[in-house]
Amino acid sequence: MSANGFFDQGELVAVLTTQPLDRTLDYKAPEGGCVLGAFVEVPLGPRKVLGVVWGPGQGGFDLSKARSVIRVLDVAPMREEMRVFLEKVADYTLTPMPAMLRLATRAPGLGDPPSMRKVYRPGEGQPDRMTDARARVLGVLRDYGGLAFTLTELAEQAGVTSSVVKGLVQQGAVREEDSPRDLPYPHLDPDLPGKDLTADQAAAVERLQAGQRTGDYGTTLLKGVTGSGKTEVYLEAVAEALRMGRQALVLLPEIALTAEFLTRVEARFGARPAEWHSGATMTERRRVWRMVGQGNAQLVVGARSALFLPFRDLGLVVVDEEHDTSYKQEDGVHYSARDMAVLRSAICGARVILASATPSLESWANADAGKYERLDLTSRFGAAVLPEMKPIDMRAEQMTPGTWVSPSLRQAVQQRIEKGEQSLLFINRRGYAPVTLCRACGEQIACDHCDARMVEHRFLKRLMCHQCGETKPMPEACPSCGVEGKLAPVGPGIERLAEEAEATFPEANIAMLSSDLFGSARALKAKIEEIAAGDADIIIGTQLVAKGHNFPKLTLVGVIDADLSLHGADLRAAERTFQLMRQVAGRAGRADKPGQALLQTFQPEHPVIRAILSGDEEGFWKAEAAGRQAAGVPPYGRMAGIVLSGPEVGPVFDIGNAMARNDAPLRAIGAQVFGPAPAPIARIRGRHRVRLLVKAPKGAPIQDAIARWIAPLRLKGDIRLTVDIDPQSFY
DNA sequence: AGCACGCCGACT
DNA sequence: GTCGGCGTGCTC
Repeated sequence: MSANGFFDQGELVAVLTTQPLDRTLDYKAPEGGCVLGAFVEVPLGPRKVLGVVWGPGQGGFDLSKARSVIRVLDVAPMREEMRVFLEKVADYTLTPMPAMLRLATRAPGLGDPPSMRKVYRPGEGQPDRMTDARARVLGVLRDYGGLAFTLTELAEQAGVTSSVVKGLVQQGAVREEDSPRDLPYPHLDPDLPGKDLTADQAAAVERLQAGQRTGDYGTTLLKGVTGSGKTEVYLEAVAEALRMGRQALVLLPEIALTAEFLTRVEARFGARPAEWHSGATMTERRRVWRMVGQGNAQLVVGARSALFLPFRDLGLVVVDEEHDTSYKQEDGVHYSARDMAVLRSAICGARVILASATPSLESWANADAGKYERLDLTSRFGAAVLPEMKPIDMRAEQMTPGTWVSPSLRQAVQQRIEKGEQSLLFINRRGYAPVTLCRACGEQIACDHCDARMVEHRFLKRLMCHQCGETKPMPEACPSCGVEGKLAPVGPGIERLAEEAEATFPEANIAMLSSDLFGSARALKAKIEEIAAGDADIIIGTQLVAKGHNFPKLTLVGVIDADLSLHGADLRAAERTFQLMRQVAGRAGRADKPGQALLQTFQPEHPVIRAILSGDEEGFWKAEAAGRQAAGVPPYGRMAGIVLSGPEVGPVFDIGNAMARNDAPLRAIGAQVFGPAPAPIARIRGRHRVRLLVKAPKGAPIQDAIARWIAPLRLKGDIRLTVDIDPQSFY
């Protein structure tokens, strides 16, 4: 390899492929040579596979077996910082490198030549005969000053059929050209006027922009109550990154959020940014991937996997709603997008902004320890203030069996209806009823493939397993004892709450918002906009409504069961309840009317409920932090989950037990192993799951120890093992 | 991941 | 004898 990373033809290069091999393979550089990081196609056995030139050949094998790289692909080579990033993520998450490469090449048609399409511009010639239709086509081309149109666009604009355009092409009056299909994204202008900022916001913007101008890595926790204008603030940091000619990435937790968000970006920068999420079309994914690599996409708005796009010069990563649990990938490669955003930025000298109204304890602790800068936005826009929060002590309420709205809450909703204001009833459970019980034999209908109860969805007229998504029709008779007409719904879901609200407030207009009721993000967005316009008196919503949608007429939030997530031994239960309740309550009173949040609870004296009600966030965090420090759990200790799964319970448990006995590599670093125990979901899609938990002191090399621990294992049959470093849920 | 090789039981 | 089950090992 020469000093600038070039390999001459025939020189041996180490190639990392997307095939699950535990090492690179050596190939001869192709005709014309190749550079370090080049995307290549190589022969592997009888197949051709995608790979990246990872370094000089390793040698140490029969050189006569070395084959040649087939060709170098026509995409920007992988940059050094990206190779380092992938290797570090692999080390951190104990993921094999080929899986990392697959994450980084999740775009179709990487090997294809840049695809072309026909576009049409004004030509030199004159048509033999001018007709009305022909004049309209030429008029459109003239009006847009030589801009290229596709055939359908041009015909539609001119109100003619495509044959008119074709006729003009024949005569040379319109020119037909080939143009690359993957076009650069429209230029974003950071110098368009932004919104007016409050003093609070302006100060935060100044800090963030100053950080941006250093050109070095740094992480800022941007904490702002709902409605404090976090988005406006970090968009100004994006503007500064763009001014410096660097790229920016904004990570969002929910697809549903992007539509609203893109509109705000367009308003600020004059054009829409590149979008990256699972719902994007193949064409769009390829365009984003290629343009990001060429530097022809200045800003990407996307889901967590956008972190693995091949940015040419990434200068800023914003992780919005950084506490959101969906940033932790729990299948495939187990990584936390929030933590990996910090890692990637440290490698490439970018800034990170972690934005949230209710930061995670991890980020709070990092700020507290001085690793992150912290900026607080305290004031809300206009006259709006945080809602008044009050508990409804359910022990003192006269409840009718089978209903969930207490008399106190009912009265508060009634008052809002009379004033023409909106109320939100929040329940964090989808479907009609979480449990279907047989009153004859006591059987609870469970999923055939998972260790989970089936949830009745009356809207779909079916029972659904929220674990695997399997549905079956609602049976007439109990599947266990065969008695008919004794199956009864137990407990509330959003559909049942809506039913109760319709009966209680017959004159009210009621809207239901639940992720499973809408086929597409677009339908959901339309519904949200309709509601925000004030079309509903009562909104019944799940988790979905907690995530940043604006409802200006909303003045009351009623939380049906504030205790729901306090139960269980989950380490983060308190933190989640605290965040969720504060987020939901923040929906009320955003406009000029003060809001109120009422929390139905059976334990108003519980420390978490008290902290929510008092609004003493710092107090809550300090208490949580002290508790976790004492227990030696994250972020003051390290944890990892190992899940073994297989078709039979016995053999899976046997391996788990053997692992627990042979724990020398773990003991060597002062780590303990707990289990094996049935995993939180003990059976998914017919596979039995067993989990071991590893707990290590902060700073211990837990990945290394686990790697040595599992290395000697030989898994037989259909048994699989997955490692999850820093698991999100472990009870 | 694929694919070949090879070592056992069940059949023509 | 030979067909095919899938456990094991290899791919530069």
